[in-house]
Amino acid sequence: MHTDGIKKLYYSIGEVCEATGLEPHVLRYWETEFDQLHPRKNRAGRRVYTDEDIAMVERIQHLLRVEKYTLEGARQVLDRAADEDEVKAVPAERRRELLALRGFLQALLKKL
Amino acid sequence: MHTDGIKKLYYSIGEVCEATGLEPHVLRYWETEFDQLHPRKNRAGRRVYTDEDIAMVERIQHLLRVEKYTLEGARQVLDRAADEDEVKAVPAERRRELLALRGFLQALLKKL
DNA sequence: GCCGGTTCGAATCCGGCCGTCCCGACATCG
DNA sequence: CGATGTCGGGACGGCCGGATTCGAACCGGC
Repeated sequence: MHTDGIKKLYYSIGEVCEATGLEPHVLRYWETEFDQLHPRKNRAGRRVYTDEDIAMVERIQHLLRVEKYTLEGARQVLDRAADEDEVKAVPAERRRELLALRGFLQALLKKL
Repeated sequence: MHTDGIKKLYYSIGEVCEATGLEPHVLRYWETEFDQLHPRKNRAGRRVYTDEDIAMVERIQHLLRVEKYTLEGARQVLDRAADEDEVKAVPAERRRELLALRGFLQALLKKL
């Protein structure tokens, strides 16, 4: 059952572009602008994107195209988000509770 | 006791600039970009800013210079904020409770 | 091993966002 | 009356955020 139809581990820049609707030069450009975006390269020097890399691309895309931050604004947001990842020090068990509670609170906040 | 040292009702563009550190031409420019910023004009056509107008200027200033949204991004945020002002339909009494609760929740959220 | 398609980095180009500058005119104050 | 502050409009400009172009290297399929 080692079929590779289950889930790919790595993606080429072309695949990421197809998935996100972005152009290769934009991905390369964003790499120069965001420390957070650092796909590995294979022996040939080609970018090799993990799912995590793609998530970051989409995150940046959202900040720039939907929220409409400037590049620097988006960087700021991502940096602050990185800080909050200190929360990762919290045990996974407790973590899930907190995430659920957080979702509830956010919904609640909107109503206030 | 009708001394006017208590609190001014209106401010000139120059005073607003002094208070905010912005230049007059920026304030005029922002007026063309934000529907939300509309100081009245006196008979002579001069802008006359209320405290509320100044608060809006500072709000915009914060979104652009600190949060670093694009003009369009800032507009978006302000528009969404306007929607939430429907909350004003809530009785003042209950309103204060909610604001207090909200402050608490926001602090709490940061910890999650 | 050759070919078409993909990717590479670097350099260059460019539209438009976000002001900035300049101007003559008018208001207000002392 | 001059000094100072403000007016709006139009021309100007820096630079942000890509877009284009380039020659070269690589890759899978045949």
